Amino acid sequence: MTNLKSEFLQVLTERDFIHQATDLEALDAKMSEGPISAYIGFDCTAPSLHVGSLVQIMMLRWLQKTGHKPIVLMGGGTSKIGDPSGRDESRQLMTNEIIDDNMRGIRTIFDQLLTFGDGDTDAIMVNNGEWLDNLQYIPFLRDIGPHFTINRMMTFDSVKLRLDREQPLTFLEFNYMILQAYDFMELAGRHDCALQMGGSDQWGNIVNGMELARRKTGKQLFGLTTPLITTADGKKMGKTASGAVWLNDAQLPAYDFWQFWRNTQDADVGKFLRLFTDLPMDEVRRLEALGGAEINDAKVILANEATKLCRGEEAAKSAEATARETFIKGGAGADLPTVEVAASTLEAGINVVDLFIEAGLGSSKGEVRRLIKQGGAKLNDQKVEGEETIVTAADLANGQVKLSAGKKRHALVRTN
RNA sequence: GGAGGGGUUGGGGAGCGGUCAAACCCAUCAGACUGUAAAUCUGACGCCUUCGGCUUCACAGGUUCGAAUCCUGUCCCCUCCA
Repeated sequence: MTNLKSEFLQVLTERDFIHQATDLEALDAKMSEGPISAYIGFDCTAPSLHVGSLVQIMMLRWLQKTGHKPIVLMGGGTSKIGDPSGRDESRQLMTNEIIDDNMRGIRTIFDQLLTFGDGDTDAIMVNNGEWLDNLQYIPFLRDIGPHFTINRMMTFDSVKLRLDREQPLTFLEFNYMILQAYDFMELAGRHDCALQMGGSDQWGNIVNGMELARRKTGKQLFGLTTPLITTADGKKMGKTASGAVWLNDAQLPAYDFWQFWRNTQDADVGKFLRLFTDLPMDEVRRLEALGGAEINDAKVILANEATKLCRGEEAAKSAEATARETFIKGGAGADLPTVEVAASTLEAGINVVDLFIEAGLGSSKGEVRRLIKQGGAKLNDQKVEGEETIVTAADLANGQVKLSAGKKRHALVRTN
């Protein structure tokens, strides 16, 4: 366990990616002999993945960087079933169109982080709909069914938890793990895939796939899972005020994505640098050792690196510039959320409360009034003194009005 | 099928005829302190222009001057018995 030979496993260990693994020594031996293929499956339940999945994506990235072949498995087929893991209720069934759209959206992030192609270590993307959509029921049952006992399936967490809580588990969902197991075997056959990775909640599914393949084909396959990433105060990582932290720009602007990382708690900086950046470990150790206000430098680097990986160099620079302009200089950076208002509206004058709502800095007038009352509302960095304040064209500075709700939420208003 | 218990504002959970827009906790938001951190402290937290109004306590009716609180029906949930 301590003397790993393969670079990939060394990196993963050093960066705390590994939660559980099957027969690590054998896997290490295999991976140090030559390139292998490994896969991670992603369900197409939303048009973008979020930071929770970034851990897995980073593993594929390291896999590629250390000379192996990543397989991205899109769950075009399994998304039609719905993974029951970790939920009390069935997922809403999605239409094929939505699944296809989601798949297109999710692809973009992989293009950003992996290199696809035909070479030995080029990543490939596969859709399990290819083999699942046209399965014949009876042949499938006869072929695969005998290798699963209900007794054993009932012992898996995804099933057990649901039953223990006396929540319904449909036969449809019950089949999910079988299909995922089948996926692993298929990938082993089609692409000589030897390893499946995933989140810790996937352990049972992964093991099932290994066993199925071993019984059907005699092949030894491997599994490896990542820990559930939590923040230092014990919460699941990846939640912000506005919701999930999406990896795609369409779901979350780069500036907000950058801010998410910039606002990391001190105690999480090291962990996040390890998991979500490519920075060498020496650098990571140096940065996480920074104390006091200096750790802010590490957070900026974290934000830059993570944003660069997921959104590109330009987006990262631009987001940093906006943050610098806004927080250090107290100005208004270009990437701040911007709303356009008719010039005539400003000519006539508009109530601050209404303007804040227009700018998305409040969802009701009462909320904005409260904000003003508590001294959290600012207009061009001046505290808004009363809710009767009228904003007019005279408030335009450089053609825009800057609104702030608290210290971190800012928006620009421009005329058109 | 029979007997009980329950559905309350984002979550948990009080309230059981007026003083209830509804205790309390959590989450959230703002202010203070800091470092765009954590912890802590303070305040806010249905909607609306008001010490005023409006809409809420599963749904639909009803009794009352007045109901989240009582009655009737409907839907859903839980526990026990068969």
